[in-house]
Amino acid sequence: MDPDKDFLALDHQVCFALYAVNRAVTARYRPLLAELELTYPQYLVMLVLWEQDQAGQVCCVSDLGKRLRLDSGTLTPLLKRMEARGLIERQRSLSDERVVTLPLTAAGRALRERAQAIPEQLLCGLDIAPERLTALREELRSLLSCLDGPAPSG
Amino acid sequence: MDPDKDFLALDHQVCFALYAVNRAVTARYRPLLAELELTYPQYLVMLVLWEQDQAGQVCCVSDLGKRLRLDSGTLTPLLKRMEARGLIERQRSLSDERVVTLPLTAAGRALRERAQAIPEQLLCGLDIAPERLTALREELRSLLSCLDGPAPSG
DNA sequence: CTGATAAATATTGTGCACAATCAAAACGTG
DNA sequence: CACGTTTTGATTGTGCACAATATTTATCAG
Repeated sequence: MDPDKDFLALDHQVCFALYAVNRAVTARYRPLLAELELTYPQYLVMLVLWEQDQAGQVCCVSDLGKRLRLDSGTLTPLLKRMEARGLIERQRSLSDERVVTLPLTAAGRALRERAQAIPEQLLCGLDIAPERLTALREELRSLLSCLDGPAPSG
Repeated sequence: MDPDKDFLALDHQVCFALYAVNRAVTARYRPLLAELELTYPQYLVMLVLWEQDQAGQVCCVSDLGKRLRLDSGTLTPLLKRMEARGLIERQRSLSDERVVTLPLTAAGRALRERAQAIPEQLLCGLDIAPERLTALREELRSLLSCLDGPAPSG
């Protein structure tokens, strides 16, 4: 078979490229985040909570889940670990006791200062034009909206 | 602060777009692969083994690890599950007893037929021009080679 | 007010990822 | 040959992801 037409060839799979790059990027983050004692998913959670905090808002678990596209099975234990480290609290809402709000502690808010340097630290080791990354990001966001569409029925 | 310059904003992070798209893509694969009783990483392993098999070669664990960029801590239990399902065997090499070779069983080889349809099934639900995916794949591959470079020393 | 339904989170179980460590086998050098 | 190093894979432990299910609370129809 013409190898250029072998749709099962690993090197022809966008999905594998995505999978490999995703892991390579998080591997780049890992040592930087280790200094903050954060894992990569925990860092993403902090990004959301910092954003909401600066807007004067408090996030709850379902807000976080929608934003990061993660469910409670992933978030509940992750948030408990972050609570144990003193970065956040987990408080049942008084107005709706189903809801768990996630206010930042002082330590959690303070950690943002130390995180400020991370995006630049990550980039400066890479020798990639920032415009390429912006273009990639927009392409990925566009793709994500396609992927959100309905799955094929069959 | 100008929100366009907030480097900690989640929506400005390429890494999050990558993370979200990667999970969305594997979620699209999941129901298709479920029919073959494969997980997504197991499917990637089969892609490599099918390729090698068609080239008349037998893969070992370290070959697989280099190709997929996964270590034995990930591969060993995954391969044991695939062996238990009768898709592959795990045989100590006679010439070098450190090496575990991974020949396909007849069932493993036969599964390729049923997998042939998967790439097309995935695409046909998506309404994305194939050229965009090719371009994205090449951009990701280029990025991967940058990421393989040396990490910043500090 | 009551029963049905929906929403928000928690729990359990499986399967990756990856760091760290280990053990066995092979290899290289003196 | 002996000793130190490298290669290969297995093991252990932690932390995501996600399916399936359960639990609690809220909401809504009648």
